[in-house]
Formats: sequence, C-alpha cells, structure tokens
Amino acid sequence: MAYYREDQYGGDSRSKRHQILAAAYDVFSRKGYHRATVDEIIALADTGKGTVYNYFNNKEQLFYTLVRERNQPFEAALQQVIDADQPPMAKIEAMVRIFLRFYQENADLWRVMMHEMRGFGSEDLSFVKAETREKYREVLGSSVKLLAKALKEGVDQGVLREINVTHAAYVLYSAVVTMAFNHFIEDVEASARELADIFQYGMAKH
Amino acid sequence: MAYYREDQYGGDSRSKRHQILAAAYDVFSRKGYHRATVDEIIALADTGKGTVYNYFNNKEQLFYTLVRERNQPFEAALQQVIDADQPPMAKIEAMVRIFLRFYQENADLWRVMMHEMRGFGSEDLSFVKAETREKYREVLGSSVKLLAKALKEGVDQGVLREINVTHAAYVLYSAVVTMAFNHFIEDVEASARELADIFQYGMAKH
Amino acid sequence: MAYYREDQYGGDSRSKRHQILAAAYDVFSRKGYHRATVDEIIALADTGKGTVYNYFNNKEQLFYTLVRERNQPFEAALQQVIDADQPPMAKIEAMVRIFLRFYQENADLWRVMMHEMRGFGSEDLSFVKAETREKYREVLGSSVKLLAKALKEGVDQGVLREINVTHAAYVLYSAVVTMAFNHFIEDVEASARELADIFQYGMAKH
Amino acid sequence: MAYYREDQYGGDSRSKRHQILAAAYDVFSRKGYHRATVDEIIALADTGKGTVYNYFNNKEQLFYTLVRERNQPFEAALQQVIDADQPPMAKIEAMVRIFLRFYQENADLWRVMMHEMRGFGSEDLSFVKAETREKYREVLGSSVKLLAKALKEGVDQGVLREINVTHAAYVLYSAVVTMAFNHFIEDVEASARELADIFQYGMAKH
DNA sequence: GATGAATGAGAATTCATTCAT
DNA sequence: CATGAATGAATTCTCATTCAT
Repeated sequence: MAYYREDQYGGDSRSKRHQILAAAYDVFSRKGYHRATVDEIIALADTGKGTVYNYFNNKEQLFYTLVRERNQPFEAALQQVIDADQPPMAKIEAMVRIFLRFYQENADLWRVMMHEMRGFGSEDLSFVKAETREKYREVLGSSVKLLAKALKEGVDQGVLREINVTHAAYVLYSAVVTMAFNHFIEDVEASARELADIFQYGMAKH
Repeated sequence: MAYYREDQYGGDSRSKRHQILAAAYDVFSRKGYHRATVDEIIALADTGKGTVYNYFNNKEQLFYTLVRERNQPFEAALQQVIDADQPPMAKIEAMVRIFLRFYQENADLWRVMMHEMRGFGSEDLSFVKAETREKYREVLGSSVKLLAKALKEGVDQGVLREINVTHAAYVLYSAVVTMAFNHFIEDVEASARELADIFQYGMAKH
Repeated sequence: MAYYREDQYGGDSRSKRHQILAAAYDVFSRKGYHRATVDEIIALADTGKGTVYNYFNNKEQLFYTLVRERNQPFEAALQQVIDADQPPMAKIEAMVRIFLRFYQENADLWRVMMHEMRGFGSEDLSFVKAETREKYREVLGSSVKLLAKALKEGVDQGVLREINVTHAAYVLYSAVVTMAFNHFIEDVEASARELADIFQYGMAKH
Repeated sequence: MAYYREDQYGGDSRSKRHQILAAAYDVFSRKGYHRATVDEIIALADTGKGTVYNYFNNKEQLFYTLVRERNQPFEAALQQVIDADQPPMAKIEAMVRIFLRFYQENADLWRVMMHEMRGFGSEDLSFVKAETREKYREVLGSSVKLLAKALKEGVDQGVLREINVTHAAYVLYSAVVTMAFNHFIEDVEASARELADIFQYGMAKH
C-alpha cells in the first residue's frame, strides 16, 4: 500500500478532511469569508456537501479550524525562538524572519481573518460570536505579545531605548504584515535586513 | 428659510442623498461591507428603499461613493502639504499628523474598504469589478505615493539615508494605520511624536 | 374601482398577505407542519418567496399567525355564549354547536396544531420555542376552560351531578374533536343532539 | 451462557434489532416522526447507522414496525376480552381498563402515530404510502371496532339504549385517549370508574 | 452481520434590486 | 423625486440512505 504522509491538517493527504481544508484555504483566501461559498469549496475539494458538515459544524467553524491549524506550527516556531538562549536583537530578527515567512505563505487567509475579527479588537460587527472571536484574538494577539516580550527584554538589557514596547511591537508587526500583504517580500533575508535596518537605526541620517 | 450649509457630501445636510451617505458610513463602519444591509441603512437614513437607488446604482457604488467623498478633503489636505515650501522632515511630520487625524476618524470604514480591496493590490477576489477596483486603489495608493514622494525629497536632499522609499512609505503608512485600527491614538500630537521618534532614530540605543 | 371586502385575515382578499395565509391554511392542513414547504405555499399563493418573509418572520410564525387568526372569531363566539344569560345546559349545548361548527371547518389545521403542541401539555419535543408554545396552549386551553366553567355552573346550580368538571370538559371536548377529525359530522344539529343525548343521559338504559 | 428472554420485539434483548426498536420508541415518542433522526436513534441504541438499514428498509418502515409490534400484545388482550363469555357491560369495562393501561404506557408514541396517519382516515397528506397507511389504519381502527362490537352486543341484549354504536365507540375511545394524552390517568381503576360513571349514567342529575 | 464515511436532494431564509404608484 | 411591496437568485445547513470494508 502506498505511503501517504501525515500533513499539517493532522490527516493523511488523501483524507476528505484534508481536501476540504485545503480547498477552504484556497477559496477563503481568494474570496474572503462572505464571498466564499460552501459550494465552491466542495467543488474544489471534490467532495459532497454533507461531508463538509460531517467534519465541521458550519462554515464559521470550518474557517476557524483552518486558521487554528495553519497557525499552530507558526506559533510553535515563535515559541521556540522565545525560549532559546539568545540576545534580544537576535531573537527579534529571528522572529521577524518567521513572521515574514509565515505571512508570505498565508497573507491572504490572514488578511481575511484579521478583517473578520475587526483588527484583534473591536466589538459587535463581526460574523463570529463573542466567545469565538476571543479565540481568534488570542491567535493573533499572541504573536504580537511574544514580539513585545522580546522587545521588553531588549529594553531591560539596555540594547533598546526606552520605548512603548506594546506600540513598537504592533508597529513592527504591522510593517511585516503590510509588506507581506503588498507582496513586497521577494527574498525573506533581504526583507528582514531591510526592516531590521529601518527599525534599528531609523530613517534619519546621523 | 433656514440655512443649511453645504457639507462634505456635497449636498445640504437635509438632503436625502446626504442622509443616506451618513447612514451608510455608520452601517458600513460597524458591520463591514457584506453584513451591512440596505435595509439598515434606510432605517437609519429615514428614507425609502427606492430612494437609495435613485441616487446610487447599487450597494457597491454607494460604498465607493462614500469612500471617495470621505477621501477628498483628506487628499486635498495632503496635497497642500506637498505643495508647501517646507523641509522634507517637516512635510513628513505634517503628513503623519494628517494621516493620524484622518484614520482616527475613519478607521473603521477604511478597514472595511482596504479589506474589500484586498490591500490595494491583489487579483480577482474582491466584490468589485476590475475597473472600479482600480479607482479604489488609486484612492488608497495616492496617499502612500505622496508619502513616498516626500521621503524621496528627504533622501535627495540628504536628510534621510538611502532607503527604498516605496517600502519605507508603506511601512510608515502601515504604522499609522495599525495604531489607528488598534485605537492606540489618544492624542494625535503624542502619537505623531512617538512615530517620528521611532522612524527617525530607530529603536536601537546608540 | 372594484369592491373587496375586509376578510378574516384583516386584509382585503386580494392582498398578498391574505393569499399567503389562505395558501398556508391549505398546505398546512393537508401536509402537516413539517411536510408543508414554503415552496408549495407560494406556488399556491401565486407569490414570490421573499414576500412570505416580508409578512412573516419564518415558517413557524406564519403557522402561529394562521392559527391565531383562525381562532379569533371562534373564541369570540364562545365568549358571547358564556356572557349570555342562559341556563347552564343551554350554554353547554350552544358551545358544543360552536365547537362542532368550528372543527368541522378547521379540523385538519387544528389536528396539526394540536400535534405540534403535543396535546396542549408536554415538554421538549415540539418544533416551537417554549414561549411560543405557551401561546398556542393558551389558544387551545381557553376553549376547554370555558367549557369547564359552564359545566361548573351546571353543578353549582344543581342540574349536573357532582363530577370532576375539568375531566368532564376534556372528555366532552375530545368527543367533539374526535367526531370532527373522523368526519362524522354531517349535520351539526344532529351531531349536537347526539352528543347531548349521550353526555346527559349516558348510554345505559334505565 | 446467560439467559435472555424473548421480549415483545421478538428478539433477545441484547439483539441489535431490539436495541434499535427500544431506542426508536424513545426518540419517536419524545420528538415525533419528523424531528426524530436516525442519528439520535443509533446513538441511543449504541449501534451503527448501517445496522438500522440491515433490519429495516427505511425510517418509515422502522416506525411502522415499532407501532405494529407495540400494538400486538394489546390487540391480543382486547381479543381475549371479546372472546370471553361475559356480559357486555363487563366487557366494555374490561376493554376500557385495557385501553387506559395501554395508552398510559404508549400515549406519546400513539399520539405521533395518529397524527402521522391523519386520524385513521384521511386523504393524501401523510408521510406514508397509501398501502402502508391502510395498515396503520387497520391497527388503530381494529381497537375501535372491537369496542363498537361490544357496544352492539349491549344494545342487542337491551342493556344499552339505541345509540349509534360506531359514534359511541369513537367517543368513548377518544375519552380514554384524551385522558391519557393529558396525563389525567393516575390510577387506572379510578379513571375507569370515572369514565364508566359518565358514559353509563350521563352528567345530568335525574 | 456490523459499521460509519460519504453523499446530495431538499428546505428555510436573506437581501439586493426593480418598478408601479 | 420618493416610496416600499414584490421578487427570486443565491446560500447555508439537514438528514435519510448507500455501500465498501
């Protein structure tokens, strides 16, 4: 019998669940949440409509699951950097690289997710129930928090100036996201160096 | 007869057209494009459903018109700065202040717009026909272009280092947007100084 | 312009609302609640699907409205009898006649309603939310209560034996319903006399 | 090996068939026919979905089988009374007791069945094919027919007045059913006496 | 026999848009 | 111009049934 490897969706790559998640990734990324239809997803997944609802409670939960499973390895990679024994600047650079790589791959899906969540932080206008939204916000917020933590270390150890680390983390984060969303990232290394350069030394000549 | 001033929507504030645009601003901002319904807009605008279609071809064009008209005075203010005879750094700071003020006011609507446009610059997955999308992109892109132009002047005049001004403009722009979307802006002056500080001198202690 | 009279549905007989309720009566009566489809109702009502949802929140509320509006004149007629100044036996006979006439007309719809309500009195297994169910039960229960009240008068005035009037009311009521549901009622007068005979004097020869 | 007795479902109580029928009784009784799902039945029966379709052709036939098998011992008990050599009044009382006992136990399932059948006797609006419906009607009708037969004996032997025995049978039957459906039966003996009292001697004082 | 993953026909509901008044 | 009743295309979700293992 042929060998099929376990993939990121926790199933062998032929499984219906996998096919659905892969198709959902594609359609949600291209269409956004509301314009994505279950019909298009199943057409792409080459499966029946009922099958989707065997694996997921509804469209929303399918979307949430997709985001969560995509996020997992990324989160793990970040955590590994945090736990490593490195100087703060090295950590930050490593994290930026991970961000760049992740968003280069998942830019479109994340854009959709962030929009549906109203930018990690608003109230009533999302398609998702308050409780679920909290989960998404966790997903998103944790990345920024990890970054802020690293910046804080930098400040504490005296290699960074006394800045508002939360704001700085968001700004740095948003820079990565913006570059990714605008497809400015051709070479992760080059982009990482560009960002590091600006954020470390500023734009001013001195 | 009472006096009603011409307002930003180009009509007297009692006019149906005005009421609809004001209501649309509210609803699109709170609900996003897809979850906003014409029914909710007319309820808020205290007008009939047909009236909306007297003034606008359809929901999409209503949205586009809203964005365009909101953008106009902002764009004008930016242009004024550009045309003024000031040193580049002063221009940039002035522009950042205008950005902050504008996004503080219009954060929610712009978030919606940017999402529906797929970040000023993507492919096929928006709700809007290719031609119309081009118009939106113009709206958004022009701001960034003006910023890039000011940065270029800075580089040319030797006050800024040799950086990729397009990238830098997007990054600076995204910083403003991120702060606005996360409601980090309490005091425009303070925020402007915070951003100027980071982007001019960087985060590193040196 | 032609004259159209106000009918029991509170609208002129051409109105869409009327057409929908009339069609709903037909379909719910023939098919029961679950097997009735909105598609069939609109086909019969010669209207569009959206129109149904302009007048009614959903299928359930359409059904409830139908029952309530059908019930109203019936309820009023009963109340009139109760309020009249007649001896108890005359009241009871009059009520039975009203029941017979009403159920002869509405047997099928009421059968459906009673089933969906689980016979005026059960718990979790209906299609309708607890609150709404309470309303239905009221509709049904009130008839029986009025009957019990008349029986009580009879007992109090010494023309009826000391019986459990609640049970007796249900039994008498169920007799009417059963005859109606089995299409045993050809002539209301004859049926009324038959029931009066059995319930007054019993079946035994003495 | 342990002993498992043959039960009313004609199988040993461990058998899958038995478990399914027992679960089906529970779910159909609580939810009614349409709201009952095969999924809920198999969850309760602790069996697989396919197994249901090994034993029964479809949901409808499962329901019909359930009703038929529940009805069998009841029918037998009734027949025994009919065949016994007793005076008519004793027969009728005995039958009423059997009815009361049976409906006390099966009220909910029978309510569902009667509804789905449209009261033993209607036209096109049931979930069941004409032929099958005939079978159900037989199940239900036979009880009433046996009762009518006993009443006829009473009339023939001069202990009952000259009444329409078919109507009287339905009325007496409906009284039992109504009491059962309304959970008025606490003590079968007391209820039997109450009904016998009303139907023999009437409600009037004389 | 037992199982349960896969399926798709069918149903309810939403909402942008039209058009007669 | 203003209106809002009427519409139906589009979409999500359910659930009985099949069939390969």
